[in-house]
Amino acid sequence: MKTRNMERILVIDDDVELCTLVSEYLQAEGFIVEAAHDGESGLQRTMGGGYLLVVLDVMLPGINGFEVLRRIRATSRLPVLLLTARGEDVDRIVGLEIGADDYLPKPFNPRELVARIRAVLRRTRSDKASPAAPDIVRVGEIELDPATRSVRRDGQPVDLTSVEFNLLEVLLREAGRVVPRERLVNAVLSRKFSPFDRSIDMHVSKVRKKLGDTDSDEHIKTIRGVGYIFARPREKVVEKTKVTS
Amino acid sequence: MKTRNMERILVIDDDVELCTLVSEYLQAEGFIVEAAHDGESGLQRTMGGGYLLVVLDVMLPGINGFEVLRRIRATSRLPVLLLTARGEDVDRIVGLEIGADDYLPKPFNPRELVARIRAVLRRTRSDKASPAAPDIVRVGEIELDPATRSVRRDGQPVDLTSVEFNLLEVLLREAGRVVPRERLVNAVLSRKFSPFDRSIDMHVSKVRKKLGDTDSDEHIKTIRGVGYIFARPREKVVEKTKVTS
DNA sequence: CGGGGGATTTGACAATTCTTTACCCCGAAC
DNA sequence: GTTCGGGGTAAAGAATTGTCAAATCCCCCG
Repeated sequence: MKTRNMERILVIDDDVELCTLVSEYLQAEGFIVEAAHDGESGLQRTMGGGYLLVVLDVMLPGINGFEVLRRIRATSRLPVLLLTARGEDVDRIVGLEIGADDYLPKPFNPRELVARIRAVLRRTRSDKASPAAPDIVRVGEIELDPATRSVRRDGQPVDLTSVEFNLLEVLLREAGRVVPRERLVNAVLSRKFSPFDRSIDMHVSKVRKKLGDTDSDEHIKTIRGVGYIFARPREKVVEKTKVTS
Repeated sequence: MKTRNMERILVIDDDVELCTLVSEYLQAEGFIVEAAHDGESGLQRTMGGGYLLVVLDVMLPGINGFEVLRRIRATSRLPVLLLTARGEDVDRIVGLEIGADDYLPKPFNPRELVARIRAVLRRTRSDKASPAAPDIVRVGEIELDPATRSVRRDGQPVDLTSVEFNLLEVLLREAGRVVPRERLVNAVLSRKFSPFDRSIDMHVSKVRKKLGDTDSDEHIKTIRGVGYIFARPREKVVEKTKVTS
């Protein structure tokens, strides 16, 4: 609704003192601050909507920060600033990869936090001003549009279910690279991977069928023991004789 | 007198003593304060106009605070500061989502109330300086005008009920992104989400029908296990091989 | 107050979509 | 060629959503 310029920020961190400290600082800067102390409730609040930005600690009881971020990203582009442990380069990289807008290593100077928040907001705001990024994904004759959640093949609409769409989206965005099953389960079904989980196979099977894949010419290839890959047109290798008797 | 002629503030709260207390404080700060003790009369006074800001308690006899807020927002952007019960996260979220400008949990320090009121006024004033946002939301052939609470499709008026309108407004403002059911229940029905609540589905169904959605071409798509999305059309989609020879 | 008419919620059941189970096949190692 | 483990998929089972219809709730009016 009319959530115009409410400067609401959600801080998700199990360190209550830190939350308080940060809150005071941010409030002094004119933001309205709320806090959650674990991933579960943080996520819930986020879904409640209305925030301008989320400050998210990586180390959290229950669901960790990455997982929270991933789930947020599953449905929104809400700006997220990660708080990582000092020197944890990996955290930083992973975080930005999953879609964080910035990160800040602990311990930090509250002033810097404010500065970074403003920077992120400036960035994302100007984003909105410009026409939405043309994030249609196109690989070969397949075209996927997240904004309408529609897929076309040679211009012809392909009817996919919700999970199938998510699956294809991930594969397309990583086209030409192998995507491990585990990652697919995480991203597509938002749950932990379990070795007996054949659900993904099932969905891959369906998508293949709907994309008109055949044994000799398939978009989605299986990498045994690892995962799946969406073949880029050029690299469509046709070795591997699947022919039998 | 340094102030203009109308620094009038309306306090809507059934607690008479609290009203008196607040009034004294605010008057000492140079505001003119009036009070209403139930939603009905508060709303009426608000509509009478002339106030700079409204301080609104969530728990009210008769119409509750949310509903009052919603009705105010149906026709104006008058700044509203909510008073919520302590620890009621949901209240805050719902309130801000419906369009409150700030909230303050009870019990509060009158000083803080004054500070927040000033902050809100500062914020909203600078707003007015900037060009008034053209409030009409337009996505594809659908056009929604919050000011008149009317919707048109290809210029033809579409008759929606109040809830249907709210629902469509939220979806349109987030067009192209998935809106979780939870958030819809919060924003549209102003209540907590319960997993058995099928009401939203019902309303979505109605809106779809009224927008003329069909199975093959629907504005509102379902994202199973998550929520709904209003498909944002992409005009720049390439039209290859559309011609049938 | 009591009734009327529309709006919203709830119950019930159908339709869809997702998960799990089961069985078959294939590829790699023996 | 045989065995073993992973993958393909049909089909059954579980969960979620669509929607009609009946029950409630609201609001306005006499």
